[in-house]
Parts: sequence; structure tokens; C-alpha cells
Amino acid sequence: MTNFEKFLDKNSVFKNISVLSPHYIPKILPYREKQIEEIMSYIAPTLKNQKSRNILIYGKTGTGKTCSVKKIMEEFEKIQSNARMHYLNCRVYNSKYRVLQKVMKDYWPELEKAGFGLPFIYEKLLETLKQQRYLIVVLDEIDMVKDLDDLIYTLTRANDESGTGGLSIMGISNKLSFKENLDPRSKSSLNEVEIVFQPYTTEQLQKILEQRVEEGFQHNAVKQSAVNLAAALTAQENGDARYALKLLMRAGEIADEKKKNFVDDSDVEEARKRVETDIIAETINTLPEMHKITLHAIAKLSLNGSKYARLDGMAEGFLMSGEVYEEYERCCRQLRKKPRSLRWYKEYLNDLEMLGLVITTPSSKGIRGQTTLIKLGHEPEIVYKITNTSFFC
DNA sequence: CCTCCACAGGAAGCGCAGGAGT
DNA sequence: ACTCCTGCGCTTCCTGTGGAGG
Repeated sequence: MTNFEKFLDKNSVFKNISVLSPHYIPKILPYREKQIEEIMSYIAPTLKNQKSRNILIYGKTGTGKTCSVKKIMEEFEKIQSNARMHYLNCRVYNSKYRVLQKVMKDYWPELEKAGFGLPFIYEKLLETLKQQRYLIVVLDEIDMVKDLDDLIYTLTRANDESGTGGLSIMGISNKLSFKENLDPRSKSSLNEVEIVFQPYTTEQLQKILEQRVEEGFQHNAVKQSAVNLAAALTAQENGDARYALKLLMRAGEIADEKKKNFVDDSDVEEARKRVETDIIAETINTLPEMHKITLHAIAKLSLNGSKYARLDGMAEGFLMSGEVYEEYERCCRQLRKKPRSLRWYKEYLNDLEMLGLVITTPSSKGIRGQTTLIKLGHEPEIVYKITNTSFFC
């Protein structure tokens, strides 16, 4: 069923499917009242013309960080003041220059055109601050900024130099580790306040899902047991609320496809498989070409079985590094690409293992010499299909 | 016990692109 | 606009290692 038909179908279990989207901001954010309250208390001074402290927000994906901040921004904008919040995703604005330009563009329309030097934009920043303005720059996925040290230094310096007004940073990150390779000075100034978002528990996920079901699905279209299952499966995985919502959405789509007017456990089970393949496909498709070919070679051999399967030391389903490299070379030639050296192929393997796409283990007794045994992290048929199609699109 | 196998993974260095400095 | 520098992806070379085989 195509997307349009889904929305036009009168017998859909959905009432408003966008409620299940990860970008949807619900009226109430359950289990985040405390954090929202805390953040608001820290930034409230800017509404009274005082500089607020820098805040760093931590939490794994799908713990409601971005959603909470957006909620706060909605509230913040309702109040008339000299203060303003700027939300930037650092995946897009990933350098000092881009961040500064983006923020200053909101005050100085002439910056719309590209090509101004950093010093010019810095001057504009000082001017903005001298007009007694208070800015809170929200840097989502702050770890993506390449020259973060530099950016923080520039911003704190602007604060000192202007004397009036104030600029504070609200950083959001899902990695605790990114601070490690930061200059101690920028670390301490960024870290004035730290707020942690813990992953949701099964019960919390249940309540969140119930709330969205109420808004997004037809009345009684989702069985309680299906909600519970989706929550349990998610908590088992990682507690990522986005995963739970995706599960429910896919389950709804499956129910629609089957022309049922309710969603039950079996639909959620089936949705889980689809979401899993979705996730695998996404990681594979963003892989660089050579990684893909390597993975493809492994999938192909996994389907055909290892030449060395009869050796004592070979556990079921594993391949030897050498034969995989040969297959990789064959695949490259087929695609008219130059195969990379063995040394580099090993690096590809390491990367693939990091992503959980392959499982490797050192060889032991039964095999001559020392080699690596390789196995796919997922079902070979699925991986083969995904890699295969990605080469011909 | 020695040698060979089948690799692992470190070090050096190369060509290139893009960014910084002037 | 120019050069200079740096980081990245990669090759080549090299030493190390655990078990098989004679």
C-alpha cells in the first residue's frame, strides 16, 4: 500500500499518524516534568535581563532531550522579553562559522548572503549583545561540532568583551565521552550545569505509548496487550522511545494492510521484524562503498557456506578471513572497482564489527596458523538483499 | 624442535582535498 | 588569489604469534 492510500483509507486504525512521528511534540511530556522544571529554572534569569548559566544535557537517544527542550522553547517564546532561544542541530551547523552565522542571521538579515569573514560576524555578535539582548543558543548533537573548543572560546570571549547582554549555551548530547578531548577550560565553562536524562523504564514507556495511542489511533484500535508488548520489547532493546513509537506505527500499518480494525500482539511482533530490517538497511545504506562490498562478500559466502566448513576448528556459520578477502576481490572486479589492499580490508572488517554487522572471533585449534573467523550479525538473506540492491541503484 | 602457514596489526609514507593563514 | 598545512584513505613493508606438520 502506498503512503497516500494509507491516509485516504477510511478504515485505517490511525486517527492522526503524525502523532507517532519522532518530531511530534505532545502537550504533556510524561516523566520529564522534573528535568523541564530544572532547565526552566536555570534559563529564567534571561527573562529578567540576567545572563543564565551554560547547561549541558545528556541522555541516550530517545530519552526526550530534544523534545523537552522544544517544549521549553514554546513556553519561553510566550513571554515578552529581550531574551531569545535559538535551536540549531549541529549535524547541519557543524562548525564555529556555521553556528555563528546561523544565529546572527536572525538579528542581521544582511548576513543572509554568504561570504562574510569570521571577524565581521563576531563584530555583529558584539553589537547584538551591546543592545542588551540575551541569547540562549541550543546546540543539539553538540558533539558534531568540529571546532567546539574554538566556538566555546569565542562565545565566552564575546560575553566578556561586550560587558552587557549575555549569551549562554545549552548543549545536548547523547555521548558522555565527547568531553574527553575538549580543552579543560571550555569543558568547565560548558559544564556549569549538567542534566541527565535516564532511559525510560517499561512502565514509563507504557504510559507514553498509551498517551500517543489515545491521540493517534482510533478509539480502542490498539489492544492493551499490544502496547505492553511494544513497551517491553523497547525496554529490552535500549529504552529508546522513538523505537517504541516506530513499532506502534509499523504495527498499525500492518493491521491496515490486513484490513483489521485493531492492532494486537501479533502485529507488534511482525512490526519488530520490519523495524529491525529498517534499522539494518539504514546502517548498511550509509556505509561507504568498500565497506558495503566487504559486507556483501561475507553475505554471499554465508549463503554458499564456507569452503573450510569441515575443519575441526570451524564453528557453524563462520568464514575464514582469507576466503572472504578473495570473495571481496571478486566482487570488486565484478563492479569494476579496484580492490583495496589486505591491510585495509582488515580495517573495513573492524568497522563492520563495531557497527555490529559482523561478528568475529580469533581462530583456535584445528586451523593452521592464526586467522579471524567471521560471521554476519544478522540473517544472511536480509543482508545480501540489502547490499545487492544498493549496488544497482 | 624447527619451519611454515595464515594471518594481525604497527610504522612510515604517499597523494589528494579542503581549510587556514596571508 | 595564493601557498601552506593538515587530515584522510590508502599502500607497502615489517615484525609478531599460535598452531599445524614434518
